[in-house]
Amino acid sequence: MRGKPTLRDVAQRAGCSITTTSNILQGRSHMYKEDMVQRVLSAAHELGYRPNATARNLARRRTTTIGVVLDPQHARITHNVYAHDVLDGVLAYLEPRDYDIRLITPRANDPAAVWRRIDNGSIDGVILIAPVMGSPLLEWRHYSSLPAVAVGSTLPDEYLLSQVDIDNDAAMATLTEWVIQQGHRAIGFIKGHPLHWSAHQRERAFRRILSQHGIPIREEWILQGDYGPESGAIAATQLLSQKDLPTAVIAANDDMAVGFMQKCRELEIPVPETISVAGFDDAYWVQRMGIQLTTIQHDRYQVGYLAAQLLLHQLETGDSRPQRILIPGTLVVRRTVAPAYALASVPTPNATILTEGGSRQ
Amino acid sequence: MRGKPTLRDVAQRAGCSITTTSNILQGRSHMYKEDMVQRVLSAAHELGYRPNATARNLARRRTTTIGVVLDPQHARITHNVYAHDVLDGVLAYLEPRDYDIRLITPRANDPAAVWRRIDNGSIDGVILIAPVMGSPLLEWRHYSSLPAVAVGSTLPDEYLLSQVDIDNDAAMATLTEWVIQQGHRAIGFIKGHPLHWSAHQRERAFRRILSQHGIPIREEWILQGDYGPESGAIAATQLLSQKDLPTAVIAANDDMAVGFMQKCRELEIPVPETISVAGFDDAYWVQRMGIQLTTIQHDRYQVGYLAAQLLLHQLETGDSRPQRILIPGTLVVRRTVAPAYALASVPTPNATILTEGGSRQ
DNA sequence: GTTCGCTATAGAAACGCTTCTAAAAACACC
DNA sequence: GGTGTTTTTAGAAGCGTTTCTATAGCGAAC
Repeated sequence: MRGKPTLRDVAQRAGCSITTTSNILQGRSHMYKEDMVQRVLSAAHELGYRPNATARNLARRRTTTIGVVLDPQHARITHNVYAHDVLDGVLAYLEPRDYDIRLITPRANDPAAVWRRIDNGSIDGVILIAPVMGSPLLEWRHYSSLPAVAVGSTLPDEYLLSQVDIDNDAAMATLTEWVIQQGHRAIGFIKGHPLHWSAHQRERAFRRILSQHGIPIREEWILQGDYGPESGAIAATQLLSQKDLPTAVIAANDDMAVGFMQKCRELEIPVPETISVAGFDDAYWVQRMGIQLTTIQHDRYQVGYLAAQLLLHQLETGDSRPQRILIPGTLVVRRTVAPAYALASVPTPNATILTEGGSRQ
Repeated sequence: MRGKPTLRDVAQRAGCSITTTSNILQGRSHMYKEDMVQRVLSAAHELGYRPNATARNLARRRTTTIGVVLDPQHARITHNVYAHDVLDGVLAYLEPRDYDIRLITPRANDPAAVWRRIDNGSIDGVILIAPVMGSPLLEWRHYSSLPAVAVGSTLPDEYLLSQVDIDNDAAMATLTEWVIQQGHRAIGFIKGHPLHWSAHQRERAFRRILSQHGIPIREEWILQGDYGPESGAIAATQLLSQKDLPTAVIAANDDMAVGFMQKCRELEIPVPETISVAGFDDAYWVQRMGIQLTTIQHDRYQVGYLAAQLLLHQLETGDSRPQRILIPGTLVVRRTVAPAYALASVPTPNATILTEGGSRQ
């Protein structure tokens, strides 16, 4: 016996067969005499035996390993706060169940490599982190029969992928409703990244609620962003240079909302006195920065946790029919959205004056 | 051929032996006739053959997988900004080299499980993220012969572990030197988490430089922190209630420096006018918050990158003698440290008045 | 035309485990 | 003390690769 001890070494030392050793070491000791069990156990302990995972996986035809795949778009994991939270939830569920996690970050320039690295028998299932439109990962079902759960993107049914995500539509509807309830009827919107489904879902909900309330949608107040804070600032510049201004702006996420507000501060437009701002995501750093942003809070950790749970369920039952789990978001009212009752209740002229006051540049 | 195609299926279709197939598919085709090579290649392609990684690993006795192990102390990866940056660097080096990454987050309550999950033939080497004092991971050499590189902790030699870290000592020395050059001679310090080696190294450098300049060390100005922002605030309360105040405070990291400054603002003590503050780390969120903190910037990404490089080098050469790579930090001068020349050059009374002015509470 | 020395290909033994199947041992029963 | 039944234990065939070693095939050299 040179190198690491193997099952055969243990069997030899215990004076029994490999089968017996294997069985006992796997806890199937009820079928053996106490004496035998003890001999095997102590032999294994004395040799410092540790079963070889690779050999075990080969024989069992499963690996108890889950792949976590980042969309090639989000190259560096660092700047993807979303991924961290989800990953934490995934870890929290998988770790106690003795599953391992393989981190897969495909290069954008070599999509074929993705399949070579994923569907090669080294993982049992996969969690896809926020695949964006046009991502090769979406073609999953064409290339692989491995169970997969997508998180962070509520995808169209046609992709046949199980999904866990927050309910973007419902949450944005709630937020929009609330802003309207505060008396606002002139509301702008900053859209998210055009390749993210969530961006479209949030925008659609915004438009729907406005329509339901009979509020006209002013397209010049709906600006394109990309979820980055800078795009919020750019949107601010575009919006605030207009003659006629909304009394409130909803951004499709917090980063853009903060970018927007920073530009407001530069232009000395008080938030929320002149213009109310709402975000979406309840990003950790915004709170830490001391900004009292009214926003939608949602549990990304929970998303990861449930995704892992769903995946394991599919693994165990073999039932891999696509499922969709949507987690509701929560409206968090802080201070960047002020009631517009004062404005709404007084006749138009007054409101107009205030609006114009806000548009000075 | 049911299930996924194997090497045998490909061989059968190409009408040759498994050996031939394996060789050609691995690129050793120079020893075969062009005709044969083509037959194998197209057979593999037609069947959609993908080699089974588990079987390959077993036969090759290596896995081209690196484990990234988080210290049980840092439970949730989310809140460990350090780990993200390092991980990015590790990924950047490993991914193009076709290494896979296994994320290992041991539970604190079951240290034995660590070895069961790590040293079981499923990985070729390991990167240990910031092991703290008393961590079971430090006993690495007792349990495993797997190559390992520790990052984020400059450990004593006795652990026989290879390491990549920033040069805490030199960087803190530079920072302290600079604060002194600004004319400060009354300097306080907020210590980092007592279980982190970096905390001790930074403190030691601070003390050394003060001594070298013949500046007396006032123990009542050296406060315990734990690297968290709250601990910076607590230290502020403790320090600022003293009768005699330093003109500058160096915190062992940015988080504590910001916590300290927030308390200063509450107490209406202007930074840097009354008290200068310096941090360490150049944390991303601080910049984003718009705080112009003078600090030490260091490249965590680089740390991860070099750690991966070192590990692969050890894997390839078999030379696993412990090495230590220290990366220098860079002083970033922003606005929270003001020159104290004005104070230092005038006679004591004046300075005392200013100090007292700062200590009102 | 036999032998040598190539090259191209195939056979077969690992790798370390799981698990199906069969055999041996132990026991009860008539 | 056979026979049948139930426990215990062992044998052996995979799992899908890699790779060492052996064998055809074949032209060149003697």
